Amino acid sequence: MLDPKLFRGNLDELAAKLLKKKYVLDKVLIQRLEEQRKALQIETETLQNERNTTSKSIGKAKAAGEDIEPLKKQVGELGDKLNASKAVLIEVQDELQDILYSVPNLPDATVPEGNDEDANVEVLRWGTPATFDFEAKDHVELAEQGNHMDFQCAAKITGSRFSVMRGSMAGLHRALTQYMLNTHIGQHGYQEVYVPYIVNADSLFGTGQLPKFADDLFKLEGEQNYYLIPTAEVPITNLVRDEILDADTLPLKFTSHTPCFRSEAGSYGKDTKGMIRQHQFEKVELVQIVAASESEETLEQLTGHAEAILQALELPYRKVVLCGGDLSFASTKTYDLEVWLPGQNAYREISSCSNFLDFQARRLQARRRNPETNKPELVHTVNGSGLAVGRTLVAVIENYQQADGSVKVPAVLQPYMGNISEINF
RNA sequence: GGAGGGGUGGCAGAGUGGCUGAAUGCACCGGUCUUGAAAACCGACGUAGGUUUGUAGCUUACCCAGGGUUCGAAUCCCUGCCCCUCCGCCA
Repeated sequence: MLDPKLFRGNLDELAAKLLKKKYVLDKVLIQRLEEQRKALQIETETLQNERNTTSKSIGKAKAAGEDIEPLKKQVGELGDKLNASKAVLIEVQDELQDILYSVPNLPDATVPEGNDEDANVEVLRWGTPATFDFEAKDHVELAEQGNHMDFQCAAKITGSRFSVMRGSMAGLHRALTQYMLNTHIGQHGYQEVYVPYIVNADSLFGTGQLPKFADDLFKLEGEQNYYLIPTAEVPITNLVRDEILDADTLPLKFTSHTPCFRSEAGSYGKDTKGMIRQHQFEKVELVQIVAASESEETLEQLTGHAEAILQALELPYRKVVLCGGDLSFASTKTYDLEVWLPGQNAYREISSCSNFLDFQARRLQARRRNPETNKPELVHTVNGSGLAVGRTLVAVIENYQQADGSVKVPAVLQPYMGNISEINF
């Protein structure tokens, strides 16, 4: 959430910034609610104060053996007025809070204008898409050889948008995961964490998935408000919820490999074939908790950590900066990494790296103690996929395919696969 | 699943329904002392919100969470969550 003080400042300026994100702020409503809130809050707190002091005087009067009945009557009347005032105040505050929770983060000044992904701006292209002297197959065609990917079976076991992988395909998938984790731990200085795959509503609120995006989540039946994680971002970032961190512990750099579960509501008909869009997929996530002054630089670094995986796998990719209209709710700036998929003859998203500034931290009450002022201040959170494993698998087999339908194993993965150099289906 | 015990400030740990936003100790911060450090001593020391030009002042809330009793709740009652101990079961 944004700093509530912004709602009391220059609303025109705020609305203009949000418009870049295609969010229309109801300035008139907010201004009216704010005026009411201010008046009601002052009234309520004044009454509260009177009641408290009068109540205390009852105690003293009683101790002095005086008649306390008149005082009790007076407090009773005060209480009635207080309750009435408080009830209206809570209504107004709730209304303001609903707005506050649903207003997206402000886009960074460097974010390009635009409505949708077509307006995203390419900032870098790495590698050259290979040209094949045969007709390139897509990953489904390749991996269904020998049933290495089996969507029929997955549909039987569960339903659509799930996959079964067998043999060397499952092995390649696991090798990718291990390689990514080891690289981030060993080369990039992240600490591996193992986290729950089921989280409560508070955690999802903290990172911004709730209350607005409940439809994208799998909710568990039962007494508790439990959900399957849509990304490791949720449990990892919530590690610091309600914490005041010592300044010298920052930056915190976490990586974790988890499954992710997404309902994909609203994506009917999109990527229905293959492993691109699944209800369940694996991801190696990168999360950094940093001081406010660091997050801009951290986003660049963290994106570089994700890029390093693509480069080591020698997969051609491009890096785009998302335009205002394509930027997610909580993000102030996002780089998408798009890998080249010969089977689709297109670049497809494989990683999304975002700076959230204090937007998540404020919801999480995640703070650090500023060593200069000795006061708590909100941290900044930055995260990204490093990378989405399923999609990386798709990219590897499509980019490393050979004329006979076999797939070469990227050099860096070979140690993780018993040093084989090729997968024959 | 059964039976008990408990959740108080960064930590430890007091707290008869009013004078307790909370004793005390430790840690942290500032200072005195010291060549420097330690020790000792002195002082400051929770978080969030409102008001205000204000890091000044005033003010509200918060002792796991949510309800309730009461003029008044950290303290009494109810519900939930979490933790601990013992028994049972179990990967």
